[in-house]
Amino acid sequence: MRTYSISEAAKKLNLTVYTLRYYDKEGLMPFVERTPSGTRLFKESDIGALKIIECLKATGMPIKEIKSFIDWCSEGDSTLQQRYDMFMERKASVEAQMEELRKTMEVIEHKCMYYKTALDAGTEDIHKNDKVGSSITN
Amino acid sequence: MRTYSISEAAKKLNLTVYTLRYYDKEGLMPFVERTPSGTRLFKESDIGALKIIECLKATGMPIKEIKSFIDWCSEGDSTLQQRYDMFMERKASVEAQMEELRKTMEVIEHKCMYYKTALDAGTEDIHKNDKVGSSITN
DNA sequence: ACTTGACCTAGAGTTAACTATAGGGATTAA
DNA sequence: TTAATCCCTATAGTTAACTCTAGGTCAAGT
Repeated sequence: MRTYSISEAAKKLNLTVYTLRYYDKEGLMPFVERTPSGTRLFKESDIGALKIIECLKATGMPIKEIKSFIDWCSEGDSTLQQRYDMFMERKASVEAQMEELRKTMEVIEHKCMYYKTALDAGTEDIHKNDKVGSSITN
Repeated sequence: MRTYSISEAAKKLNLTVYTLRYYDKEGLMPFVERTPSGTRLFKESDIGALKIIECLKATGMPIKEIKSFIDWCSEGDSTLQQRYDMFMERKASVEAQMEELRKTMEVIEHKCMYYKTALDAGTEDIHKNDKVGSSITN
């Protein structure tokens, strides 16, 4: 069974070795084994687990909460409910973030059009008779 | 023309007065006027401008870059191209973020189903014969 | 045996974006 | 006129998530 050094793992995950060691220090990787002399050996499944950790980070979850999840995983079936609840919360959070991004996108697209028009006219004055009249708000 | 105190403006924007003063210090609000004794007076249009600033923040733009945009606004028509380019960049960035959130959501939803099944069965062992077999990666 | 390069830990430093405190001034109600 | 409640500045402190340095170990090649 192939293993990876910390720098190989970092490359596969698009992280730095500093970050991986930091995650380890924060208790996010209790499953990564070591050689007798202390060098970390990353298994394929460890890379997979780290991808899940990256996924949780992408939902905006702080590292301390991710650690709770890792701890629950080590505790076994008695924490299944917590883990399920956690993922349902993450799902709701991602849905909310998507909704906010959609609203943000509407404003940004409006601004793109505003500046396209102004650029074609050579001046922002083209928008002078809009309901509100500021280069920042329109 | 009605104006708002800093605490009223903060309430309208769901920010703290600390944050608003911080933004001012960072040069994000050169348009906000003051009373002779130095108290800030927020016009309706200032609130609007701050909403745009919050919108840019929501795209992940750092405050220093938002300041460039505010500076460009003060410089007039000669910066129209920069401002247009900036909003087009923001648009691309938001699109990329939405795509990443979509991918994240797929993984999270998979995990929700994984834990629903495990919870119904009372044990994670129900997933023992999946391709890869870890409580973290499945 | 010796050098090289990757690994290790402990701990210090960085950055962004707040958040809070201290000390003081102005406006309003009693 | 005095107390409360806002406002102000300057500056210090906080937090998260890295990022880096110093000093040392270890395995492989020459």
